[in-house]
Amino acid sequence: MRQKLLEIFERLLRNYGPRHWWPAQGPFEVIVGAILTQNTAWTNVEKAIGNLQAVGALSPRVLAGLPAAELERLVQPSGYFRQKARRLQSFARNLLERHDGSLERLFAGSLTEVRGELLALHGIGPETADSILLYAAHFPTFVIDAYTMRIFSRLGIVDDRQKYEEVRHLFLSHLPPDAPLFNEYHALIVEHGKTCCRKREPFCGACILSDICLLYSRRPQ
DNA sequence: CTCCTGTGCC
DNA sequence: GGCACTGGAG
Repeated sequence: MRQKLLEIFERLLRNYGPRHWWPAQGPFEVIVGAILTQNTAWTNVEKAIGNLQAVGALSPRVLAGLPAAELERLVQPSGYFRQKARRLQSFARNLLERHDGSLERLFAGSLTEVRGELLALHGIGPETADSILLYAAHFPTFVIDAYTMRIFSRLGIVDDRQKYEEVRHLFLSHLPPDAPLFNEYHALIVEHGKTCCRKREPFCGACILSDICLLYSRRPQ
């Protein structure tokens, strides 16, 4: 399984090249983006982050102090704006109360400890937590998202009925705990899911993984 | 399972 | 007009 997962990674990397993730100025902006991009296209998130940037709200203290209605207006382009405004302030206020606003302090514990603390926060589920752990704190954790489930269930490597933690464990148990590897792997999965392994009408004919794909072998050509 | 919500592409 | 978008809570 290790060789298979590494082979897929190598093929994706050769085909798409390094993705240079996460597109952000710093760790706090990564976290804001991770919350805003929940079930939302990144192009919409960029607008919301631009709005926050423009009023200097990309810091825990400023974000926590904004009136709710003001923050809702700023993040509106990313959708679910009431939920997301609440989730952002919830995160910022927790960070201020428990770690004096310092991400370095939040990230000071072990992967397991910090992950547990993130998951306890309102609005941070396993995918958002792993995105923060990997792309803001550089912990070697694997992000499982809708693209990962789709691509690897089509490949026949995971079952789409499997739970998040189970699929995450598959990657973590078969790959070395290498944060740069996990960073690039997930970014490549997203690129492949967006451009080739689409939900409807995937481009199997042009796919670099079709020769090892269960979906392709079952498709009527 | 349903709700949450704006944006953009086929 | 329908659908997908780097999900999570109730």
